[in-house]
Amino acid sequence: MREGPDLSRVAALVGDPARANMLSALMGGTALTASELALEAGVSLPTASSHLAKLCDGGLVRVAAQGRHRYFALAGTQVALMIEAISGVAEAVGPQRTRPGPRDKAMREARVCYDHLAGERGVALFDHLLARGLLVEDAERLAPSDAGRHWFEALDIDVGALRQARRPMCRACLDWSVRRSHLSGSLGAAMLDTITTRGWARRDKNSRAVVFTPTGRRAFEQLLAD
Amino acid sequence: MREGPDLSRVAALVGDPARANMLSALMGGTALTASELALEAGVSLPTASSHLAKLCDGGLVRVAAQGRHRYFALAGTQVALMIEAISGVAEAVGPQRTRPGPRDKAMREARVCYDHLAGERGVALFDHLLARGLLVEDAERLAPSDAGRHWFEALDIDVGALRQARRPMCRACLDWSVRRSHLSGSLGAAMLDTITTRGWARRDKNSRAVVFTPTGRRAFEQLLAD
DNA sequence: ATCATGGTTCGATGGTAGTCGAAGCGTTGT
DNA sequence: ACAACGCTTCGACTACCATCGAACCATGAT
Repeated sequence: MREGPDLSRVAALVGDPARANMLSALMGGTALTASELALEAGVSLPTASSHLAKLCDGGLVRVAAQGRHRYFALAGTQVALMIEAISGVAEAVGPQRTRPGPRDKAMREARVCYDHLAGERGVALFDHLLARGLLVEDAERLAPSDAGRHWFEALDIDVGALRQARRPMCRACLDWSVRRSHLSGSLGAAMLDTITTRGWARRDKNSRAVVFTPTGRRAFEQLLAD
Repeated sequence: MREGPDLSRVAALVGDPARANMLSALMGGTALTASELALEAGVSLPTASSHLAKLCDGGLVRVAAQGRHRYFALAGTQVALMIEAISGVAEAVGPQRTRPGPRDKAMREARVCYDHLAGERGVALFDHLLARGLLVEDAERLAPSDAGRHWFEALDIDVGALRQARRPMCRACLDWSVRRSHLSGSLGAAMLDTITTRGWARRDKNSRAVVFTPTGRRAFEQLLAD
């Protein structure tokens, strides 16, 4: 009989297969409509609607009405972080997971985590930033150093502008496949944006995987090489 | 219809109030018997037994038989990390949480997270270690520097011995109350051990709270002051 | 041997939540 | 205005699962 935040209430929301599938789909970062999510979860539209209402009510998902469409998205990075953490144990204890299919391999290599890059490449990036002192943890929080600011600006990422936003700029997000941290926050989002707009990689249509082009891969490795 | 680890299966395990209470109790780090957990969860013994069987089966909890007792404990730090992450969103979205009672305040200040120190003090410790360069993140992982090794050894913590163990020594664990990282892993466990055996603080009987004695508090702050 | 204690299994019960078809409601386009 | 579309609400059905009392199994003590 202990108090503290009500774990079971939010865990139960994730505990239904249909809802879990929806949340997984939303981990892609793009907002989706109810019909898309129904398809993704493999349930009928009414069922999906009911689930989405619960997710909204529970605070895990936010909705934005646009015309006759309603776009659903994760409520925030903290929710994404929780999903990753749950994925971590699911991965660890999963008795199944027999053959790690090809798409699974791609997911391990690079994937979208809500709005930033995760997987081996995401971790490699984060490691590099820390190792080179481009990102430093001062007493208060993780932030780019002066050198880091230049590094990002060389990629056309305006650190100053990001700093203004109320959204946290840097955050460490634990990776379920590699079990190490990668860069989250608005800076992480900007990095992913850079990677895709420069054509270094493209999003897989049917999964969270991020597949690098050969040249994009080289460019990215070059970035971490010096 | 996406694959990936089966979120809902493990989330559903946490999604039942009785099981969630048990897991919360086990976050204290000490192994508990089935009867104790039944009491903690507010259910009858048969019910608790059934739940525990499911938790074991699901890989969230491990059991050790000792005579006619059976001691249950969390399966590992990764599970603890997940519980903290879920607590985080529960805390954030929780519409209730009206008055943060006195015990709640103590929990925010310092508490046990599985086997190490969490809460404001845990975060303060972690910040200090990073800020002073006692803990550094090299390319591979977080580890104490030479200076850090001396710092720990001054507290009678044998870093070398911990390094031998197969259990990861350093790990950053996200704090649900402060939303920043604190020290986990065997080194974190050793720190908590030091704090309690030196009489700086004692465990609250009925919660995860860690209450510092006046002198212990001073000693701890001294440790982070230089 | 006999009894007490800690724990699991069984069976029956009840509640709750997921599911879908059909109908209802806005919004958009023609 | 009317039709098409996206989505929600309603109602009914079903299935699962948490719950507990009672019986059952161990282990340890007398």
